[in-house]
Amino acid sequence: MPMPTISDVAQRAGVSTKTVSRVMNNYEHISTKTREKVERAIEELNFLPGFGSPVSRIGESLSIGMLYGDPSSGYQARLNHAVLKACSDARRYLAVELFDEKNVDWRHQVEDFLDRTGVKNMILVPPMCDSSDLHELLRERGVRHVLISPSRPVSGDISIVMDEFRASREITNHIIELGHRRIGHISGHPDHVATMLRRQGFEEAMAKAGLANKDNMIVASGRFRFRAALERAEEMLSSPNRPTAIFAANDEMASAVVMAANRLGLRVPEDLSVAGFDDAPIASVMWPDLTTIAQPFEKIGQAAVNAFMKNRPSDESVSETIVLPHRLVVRASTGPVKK
Amino acid sequence: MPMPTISDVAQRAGVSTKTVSRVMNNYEHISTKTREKVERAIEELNFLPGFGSPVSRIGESLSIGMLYGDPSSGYQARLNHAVLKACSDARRYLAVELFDEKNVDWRHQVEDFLDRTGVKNMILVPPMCDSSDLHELLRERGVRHVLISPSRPVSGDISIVMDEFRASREITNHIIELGHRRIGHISGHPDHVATMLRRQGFEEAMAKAGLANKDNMIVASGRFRFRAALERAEEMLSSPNRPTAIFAANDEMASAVVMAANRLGLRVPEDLSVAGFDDAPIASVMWPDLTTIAQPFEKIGQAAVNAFMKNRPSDESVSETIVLPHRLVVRASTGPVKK
DNA sequence: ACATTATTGTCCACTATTGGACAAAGTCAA
DNA sequence: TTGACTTTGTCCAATAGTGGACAATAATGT
Repeated sequence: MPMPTISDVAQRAGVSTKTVSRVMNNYEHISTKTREKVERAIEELNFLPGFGSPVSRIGESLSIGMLYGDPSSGYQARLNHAVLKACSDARRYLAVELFDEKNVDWRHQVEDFLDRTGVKNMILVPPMCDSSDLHELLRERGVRHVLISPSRPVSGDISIVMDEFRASREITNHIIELGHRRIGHISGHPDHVATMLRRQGFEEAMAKAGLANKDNMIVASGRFRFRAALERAEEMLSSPNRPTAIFAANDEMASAVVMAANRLGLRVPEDLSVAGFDDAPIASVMWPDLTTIAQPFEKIGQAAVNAFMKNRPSDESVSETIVLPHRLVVRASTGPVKK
Repeated sequence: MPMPTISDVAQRAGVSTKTVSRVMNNYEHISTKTREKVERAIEELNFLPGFGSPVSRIGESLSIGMLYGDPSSGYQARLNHAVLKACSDARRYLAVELFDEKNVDWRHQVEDFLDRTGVKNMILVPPMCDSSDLHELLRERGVRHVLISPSRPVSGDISIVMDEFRASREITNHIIELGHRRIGHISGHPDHVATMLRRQGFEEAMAKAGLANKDNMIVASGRFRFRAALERAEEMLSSPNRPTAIFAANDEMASAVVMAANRLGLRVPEDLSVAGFDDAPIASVMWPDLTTIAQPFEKIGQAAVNAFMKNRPSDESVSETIVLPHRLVVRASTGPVKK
């Protein structure tokens, strides 16, 4: 069943195409009865004006699709925002769809989305961007795609990433430079690549500073969650040999660390320095506001949209990876170690 | 200067229209030189395919515009997300633009946006949605618009709101039902209408319960900010006759209240119940997670997009206001008062 | 120079829509 | 019944593209 045209709608509603056009363009002199008939027909046929027209097909190449799993996640919301803004600036349209990656029938979901929207460009976000089945499906259907923060680059595709390892090393160095020696790290969920990279960055910075020993370097897993991080932080801070600084692998956990400190009567940053990762809204809102790593969301969005602007010269089996610069944001939650 | 067509691009690039078409549709056999020439011409002319075509003009009525001021605000990010989702579901396109409402030349900014995007439908969000100058400009240009949470309804326009007053009364009642008698309220920024409505809801609930006296009802202004709320909460909780529950006018301030409690060695909810407003991400992430009011963002987005679907019968001087149901979310931060 | 192959151009049919001109009904009051 | 107005239909030009067929031109290898 191909996309219906205005004539199909007219036929179904028992009116002329002109009348349908008038309804759609909000003419003044139309009886309520006719308008309702036409609107019902549009509804029933699921009519989208101009879908089959060659001119309107341009819209397809101007549209960019994005599938995401968890809409309430702060990460996704901010990414959405950035991509939307970038699309808007580049005069492209964004079509998004909620997507249940655990559903066995995901293939059907994607094909449905592609048919409905006709998009020929897709932005893939974690964790779906790692599915090689999805890549294959898109390639089969001739849909170009870029990957945002994939676990590993995919040949022939453009990946957009930030340097998690380096960012993590940088923020750890910042803490070390403040004079801290015993430093805790609360790491993320073991399933995420970022967890590993952030921990490795921390460990390398510590090693370079000669602090990579049991006494100075304390690592615990907070699985990226507030509650778990709160418990880990309380454990760390209750030990007789407590760290003077804690670097959490995201801001949610960092704010949990601040709360743990408050409960134990420790002042931030006087008694404990705290650093996070992500520059989530909470980071700049709480007090003391968090020292953190700002992910370059805006640039990520721009780069993704940009990738579709230039028509790829030829898709070799090379994989282009665009690394975007993060930013170390030093705020009030980190300070010099108390003598 | 009208929108350039593919012929203009062809002329400028010194190639045939067919070639331009081929470049745009990513044909295989095109020399890099030609592609570059064409792409430069597209760039220079700021060419948007099909902009002047009647068929493509449909796109205008399918596009919805939204201007916003503060993209980093959690409120805007979530609204964005909801509207984008609703557009996507209704197969409409969303065009957004950052907008500096303090700029004297805002009129120019808006007209530019309208010309560029050709949108004929706009969603207006706070605080711009209250500008009658903006309403007039849009009406002049025949752009339909809906208002989200305006301070006051505007004749002839559709407003989408939630019942702040009732929501506030409800959450206050929830606290009272838990047995609390001395209850604090940390209110928002005096410039926002929501601040007043939320405080009034609180006061009415207290009055109905016979608690509207100096001893039981403590109100302070936190201006919707974490830091200010932290100070107000510490003051309230340090008083000899401290409240057993505090209702803050947003979640940011509520989390500050929790922090203040932690600092003073009070346990939440055992020693102090805390309630917020908005169901911001922080609310469900922190621990204990916050009892709060969930704004119906999804429904707001749907209602806004929906308003453009049905062609208004006739724009009288009536103002339609759609009130969407909020939800009281009871979580761990409120509990029965300690005997 | 010649044959190939890769680009680019010309010409034309086709698409789904709008908008205008104008006619045909339908409605309604006097 | 008659007019006046409202609503709907018919017909046709115009729009800004696409896609195909095929010719013309350019680049490349032998």
